[in-house]
Amino acid sequence: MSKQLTERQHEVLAFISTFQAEKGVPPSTREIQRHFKFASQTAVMGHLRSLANKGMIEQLAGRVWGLKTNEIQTHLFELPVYGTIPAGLPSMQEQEPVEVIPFNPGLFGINTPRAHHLWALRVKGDSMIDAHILDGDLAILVRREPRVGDIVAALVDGTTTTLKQLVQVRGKNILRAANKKYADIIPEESLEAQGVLVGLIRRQA
Amino acid sequence: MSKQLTERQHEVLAFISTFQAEKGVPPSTREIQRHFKFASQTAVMGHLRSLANKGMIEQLAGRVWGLKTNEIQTHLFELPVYGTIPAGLPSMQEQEPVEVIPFNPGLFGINTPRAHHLWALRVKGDSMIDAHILDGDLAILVRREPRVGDIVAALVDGTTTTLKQLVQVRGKNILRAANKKYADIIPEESLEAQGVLVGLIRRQA
DNA sequence: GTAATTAGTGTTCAAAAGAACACTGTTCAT
DNA sequence: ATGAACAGTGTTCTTTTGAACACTAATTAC
Repeated sequence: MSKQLTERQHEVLAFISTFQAEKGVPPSTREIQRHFKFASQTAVMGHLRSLANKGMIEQLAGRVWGLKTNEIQTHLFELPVYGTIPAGLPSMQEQEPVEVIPFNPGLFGINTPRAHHLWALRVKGDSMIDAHILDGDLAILVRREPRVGDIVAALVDGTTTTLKQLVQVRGKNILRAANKKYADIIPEESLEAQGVLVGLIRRQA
Repeated sequence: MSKQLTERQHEVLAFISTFQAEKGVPPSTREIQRHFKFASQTAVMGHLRSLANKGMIEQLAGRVWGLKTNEIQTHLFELPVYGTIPAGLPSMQEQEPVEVIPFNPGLFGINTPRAHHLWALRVKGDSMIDAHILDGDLAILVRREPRVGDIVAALVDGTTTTLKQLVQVRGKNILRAANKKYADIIPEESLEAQGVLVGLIRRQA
């Protein structure tokens, strides 16, 4: 859809983009004019019309012409981070995130983030160390049906949540740690997967 | 520094914030006036002054009053990602990043990102597997003087760069892999550290 | 050859926007 | 009781801003 821009149009767009990123507001036509040392403001109007036709800019709130902020922010997403997952909250609606961090879901191959779809868990303990997941790592999870072999955050028998690998033994779903020191967790009643691991963020000490 | 806001001021700020997030531009004083059904635009001016005094908003580009976009974006940063680091480029100025990803440096405790300060490296091979760094991981690096024990991306004798731990043996800096299969790398001539590992981003397959 | 696109100059206009001034009334701590 | 902060009304002013109109000129496609 976005047709080819001319050299001059690129320059104008770059100026608008930079200005907007720095100041938070798009430049006025006359500010663009001054920057390019145009003798006439109409020159700017022409470029704006071209850029708008090519879908690069649009008119914001019936005023200035600028890039839609979303384009600048490149799909930022508010990622809720939970400490330990509480028991008995299937929808997790009530639960307060420990922190909320802005991050780019595209990093983990997620392009259409929906609310309550993505969340994160601060890993505690060394039970997944053989899967190279360490204490303090931030596990990025997505709410979807887990497949066997996935690493999941799951609620077992209504108690607290753990991050383990979902494996199947004799047709029964169980949770297995990636550390020989820990025994398999065999749910007695229920096993509710709350998220499937899609990524990991570690801060090196 | 940010003093307490009154109920009314919260409402005004919330409107500005929402408007700005949606439209990409802060509302004009008269748009705020209309929303709150003020009979006078001056009422808005008063609130704007209070909010500005309390540091919640500021004047953008000498025009409208609004939240600084950075506050909304919470410090996004363009992180250059390199595939393999080339030889002989101390400043890396010439090198083209393989990709550039937007990300939040605060995640790794970096609050004042400077250009060419932060960069990333796509990890190849299993030489750091005992440090739980896997093939395909994105290593986040910062340009600073390394300390002994740091994991660094370093250029040895002008050849290609590797990610290894910097250790000292008999007063000499050498590079050690975190995998018994790999021998220590003892630089014959030069050892130039290009970055120190501060974080890691992994995409779970 | 002609029409469309690009890239401008020069001028004018009406609306929108920020800002200021004078003034009213309430609440609240000192 | 008094001043400070808060929350408004009503009016006016000047500048900024987007937009329009007429016109020039080069390039490119058909």
